[in-house]
Amino acid sequence: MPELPEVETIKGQLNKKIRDKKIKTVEIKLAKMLAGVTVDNFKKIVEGRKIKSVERRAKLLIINLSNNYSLAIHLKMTGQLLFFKNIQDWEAYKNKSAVHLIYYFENGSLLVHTDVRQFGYVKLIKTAELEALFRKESFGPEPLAHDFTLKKFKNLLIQKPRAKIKPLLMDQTFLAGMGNIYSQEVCWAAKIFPTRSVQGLTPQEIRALYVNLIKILCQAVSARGSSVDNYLDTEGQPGEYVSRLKVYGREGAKCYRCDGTIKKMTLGGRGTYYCPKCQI
DNA sequence: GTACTTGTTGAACG
DNA sequence: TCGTTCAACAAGTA
Repeated sequence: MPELPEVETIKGQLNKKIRDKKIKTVEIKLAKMLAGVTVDNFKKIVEGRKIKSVERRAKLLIINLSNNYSLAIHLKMTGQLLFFKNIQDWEAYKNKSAVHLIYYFENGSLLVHTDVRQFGYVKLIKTAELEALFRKESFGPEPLAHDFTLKKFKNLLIQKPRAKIKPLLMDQTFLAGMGNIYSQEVCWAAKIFPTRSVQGLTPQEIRALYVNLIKILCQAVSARGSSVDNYLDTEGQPGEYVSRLKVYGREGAKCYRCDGTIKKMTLGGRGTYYCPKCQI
């Protein structure tokens, strides 16, 4: 499930693979993937344009085109963007299910957008309107931005004294990009029980949350994300961080840190794993 | 057939 | 009006 590290991985790979490439044609197999634009208009605006750059905001992948339009792509749970350097490689690819969009580049390479559950979307908007879109979503700060300091994190927390820490970490208006998996990994690493309220946290615990938040996200980015469910990077490779997850999906298994047994609860409607012994 | 998965949205609440 | 919480929804898998 693409959260910040997965989208960041795709962003980095696409900047290497498709920047400055010219889109010759787009094949649209499932029109409902396009948000707020008709198939004809989408083709008219996108075809013949060059890729200027690829960015990320929260879990949105932003592809900037040469004509001052941008694609804002959300992969939701099961979206994939797969790059192939030529049509033969694509023909040889084993899993061709759930293919909804194909971007063909002038040099023969292609980018394939798949999504088994069809939850994701591609929004076509003017580049100048991106900021307005982000404001409308009221995204919180980017945790990996250089100016995201401990002090800034503390100031954010003070605003939400009664919130439970784990659901708060995955609230996109509080902090952008964290999802269900990494938010519980952060709580485990900081030895904090997921239902703890912000006002009860000690300064040391807040520091532990901050340090582990940054650490886990950075490590997950370098491991090209976690492949829970069906996430793949643009080369069709699974993310390696999945083997380093400490609590997610480990119900009934032994805690890696103490002799406790990992338990699961529902918190804010989401499955949440924790160690009842060392997370306090 | 049923339960379960997550990110987002909109309704309902106080 | 606002902040917060919760159910619903998307579509498929076990």
